[in-house]
Amino acid sequence: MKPVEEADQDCGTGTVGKAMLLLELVAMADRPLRLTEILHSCGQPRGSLHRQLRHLVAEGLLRQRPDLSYEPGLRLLKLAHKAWARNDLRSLASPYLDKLHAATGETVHVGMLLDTEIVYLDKMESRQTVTMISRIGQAAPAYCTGLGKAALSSLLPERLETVLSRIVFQPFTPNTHLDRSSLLTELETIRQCGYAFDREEHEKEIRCVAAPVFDGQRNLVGGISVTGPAYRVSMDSLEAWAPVVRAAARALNDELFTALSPSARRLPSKS
Amino acid sequence: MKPVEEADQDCGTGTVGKAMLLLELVAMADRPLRLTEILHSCGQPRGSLHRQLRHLVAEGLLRQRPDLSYEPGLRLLKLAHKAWARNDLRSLASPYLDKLHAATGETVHVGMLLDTEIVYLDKMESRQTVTMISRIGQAAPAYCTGLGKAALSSLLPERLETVLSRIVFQPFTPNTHLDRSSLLTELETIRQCGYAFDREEHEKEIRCVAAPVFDGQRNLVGGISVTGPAYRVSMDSLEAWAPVVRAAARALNDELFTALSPSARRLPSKS
DNA sequence: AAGCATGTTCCACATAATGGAACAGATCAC
DNA sequence: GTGATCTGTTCCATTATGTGGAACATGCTT
Repeated sequence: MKPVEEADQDCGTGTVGKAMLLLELVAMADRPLRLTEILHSCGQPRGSLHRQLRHLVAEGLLRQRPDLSYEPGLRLLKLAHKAWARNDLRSLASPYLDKLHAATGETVHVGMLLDTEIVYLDKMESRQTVTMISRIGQAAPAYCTGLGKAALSSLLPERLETVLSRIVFQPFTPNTHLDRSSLLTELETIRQCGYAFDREEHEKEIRCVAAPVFDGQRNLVGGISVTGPAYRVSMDSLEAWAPVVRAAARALNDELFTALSPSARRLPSKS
Repeated sequence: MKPVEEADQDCGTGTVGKAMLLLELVAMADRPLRLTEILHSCGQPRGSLHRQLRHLVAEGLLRQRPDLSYEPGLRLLKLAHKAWARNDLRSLASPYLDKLHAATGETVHVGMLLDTEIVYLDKMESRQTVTMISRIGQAAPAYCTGLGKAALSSLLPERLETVLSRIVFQPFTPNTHLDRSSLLTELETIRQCGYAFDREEHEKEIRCVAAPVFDGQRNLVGGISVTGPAYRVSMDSLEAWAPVVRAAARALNDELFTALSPSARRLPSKS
């Protein structure tokens, strides 16, 4: 038996692949889209597109507004609730987030790698900000966030390669990595010290220190992080917190490992 | 090791319909499922089922654990975040939830009807309970919850009929409606007074008063509610709050109506 | 009224899903 | 060890499903 092989990246796995491509296109827009707008964005024939949209609406994955425009549907929320509630990393990370939050007073996150992005699973606000749940489920590029780089640093070479090949580098700030080699160099550093910084690489005035939670041979890759505004959090503070974050991540890692192992079969050497 | 629950063979809209049926089966279980378990629950041939699961995993809708069992995937969270963040009812309801919460001191919800269920969009806890976001995205049967009955009461006859035909009545508590006529009678009452009670019909010791937010000819149907434990919230309290909840729902309703009405507004298509 | 842009329906055709059977790996009984 | 059995995986001829161009319908603009 082969170990659970990572999904190959060919977008459009048959019919559901095409449907998901379309769903993502509509959901990730920042406003409802009309059929014709989508038409221009995906270059499909009108007839096909129309039918696909109808299917997605019928399934509750999209909602069609009275003006015929499309937006993401409620069924996603229902399903995601379970994905969230049942997530092992999230539930086991909770007490560690508490500790980190108590120790630093800043916002703490736990997230997981999805393709080339980091998806936030949970957070604890520095103060009780209004934003509440706002960040849960939010996705950010992995190559320019603390959590993302921490996660990337712990990927096995083969999988890292496929992820790297799909990254499109964009200059979010002056500090953003803009090419593969620059990123790889930092990943090596992160691998050695066990934590990653975000030096205002994704958003100006936002800094972060993160540590990976990984699983050796297993595929689960994510991390926990402490984030704060630059005016309040110096790089020195981050460096001071780094060992704490790393220790928390390692403890969480061990816990996850044992939590997963009873149900898991022995992992034989790769056949 | 059998009871994973049988998926009813609703209208599976082509290939994506079948895929969603399967996704729902796996996601709504309370634990990761192995291929063979799913096999018993959906009665498909092994080959077909295996391929479908592979597709869902490849798309990130399911995740396969090291022990080969399946659980809901991260991509659902990413997509649902947008469904949540962009939801009009939720964002417009927020200030009304504040008011209701201030006025009653109890937990307040806003939710929308999805098929025969109510999906919770947002909540404000009575006190700062640990549960945080726990209820967002959660689905509960419409026929035995305050929000659900309020929403049902405002459905147009035709749509109500199709929803009613799909309800399967279950005795969650001694007070749960157990047949269609009993439910219809109450819906008529709700329609007349403009608010709905949940008299411990879904969970023992939990009471609720809710009012519908609907849109006349539009399809959006949901509501807002105040919920509390029976030991603290008497039916008299609920009756006292009912007009307040109804007033808030109506104000919200008007706001939504005007927010959606510039439906004639033309979205400039990029040439 | 004519022109144009949009959404919808239709149907011969191409593609993707189907499902039975064979294969493979692991576990268990003996 | 050997065989029985349970699980997950792969294969391929058959069939169901999706495809996409074109025609149709509708509403707004000129």
